[in-house]
Amino acid sequence: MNGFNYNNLIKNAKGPEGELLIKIFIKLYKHFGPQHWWPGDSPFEVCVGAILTQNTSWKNVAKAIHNLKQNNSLSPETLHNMAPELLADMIRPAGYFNIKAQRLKNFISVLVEEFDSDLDRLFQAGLDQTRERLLAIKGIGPETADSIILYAGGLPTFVIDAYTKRILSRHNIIENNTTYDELRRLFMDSLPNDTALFNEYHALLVVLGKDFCRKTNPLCKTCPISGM
DNA sequence: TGCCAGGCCGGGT
DNA sequence: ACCCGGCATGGC
Repeated sequence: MNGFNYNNLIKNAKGPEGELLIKIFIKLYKHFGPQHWWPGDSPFEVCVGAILTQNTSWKNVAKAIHNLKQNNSLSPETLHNMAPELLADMIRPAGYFNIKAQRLKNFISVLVEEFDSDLDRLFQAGLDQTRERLLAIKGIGPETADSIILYAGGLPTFVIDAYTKRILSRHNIIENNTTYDELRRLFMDSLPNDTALFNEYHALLVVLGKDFCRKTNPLCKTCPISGM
């Protein structure tokens, strides 16, 4: 029972932008189907993946996570106590491995020392406070923070990524220079406040982007939402 | 082969 | 407040 009630979605959208964004969502959902995001077996794995996938294809991240699992290292305590050089070596396939090893350690230090290694305690403070805490960690920017909050914490924030901006900008729905926070507010202020919707919508935008809206990709005009 | 991938930081203007 | 170079592997 994880489908969406399209009529309710449209009814609860706010303003003409909300209606357009919902119509786009429905189109994408009908075209691509449910995406079952985030790929990952546990909330902690989602957090690790969110950091590793910064400017990096998921395929490379999957190799890195596979290495961590194979070495029985995918837990806060284990990674917290691991030498950074060893961690960097295990996540090598994900690229930027030195800086990402440090970023993982920055996040995990906060998790272990402030929240007793318990993600539930991190998310307990609610959306805004959790977001501020995550953004204060060096190496966690807005997209990574929102990914962690939405896909590991199940709290209703909207994730903006390069595909989201490129898709909406190429279809003349937003200006080219729209900022992360402006775009996030556009979605969150005009759509029903629904974790399942935000979860599926971002995943669908990424899938659409991969197929039709890469940096240099003329197929954009033939994508499922062209002409909306 | 070169360009790109589910960003972010730090220094310069 | 922007803008840019650096970070790095693997796929198409």
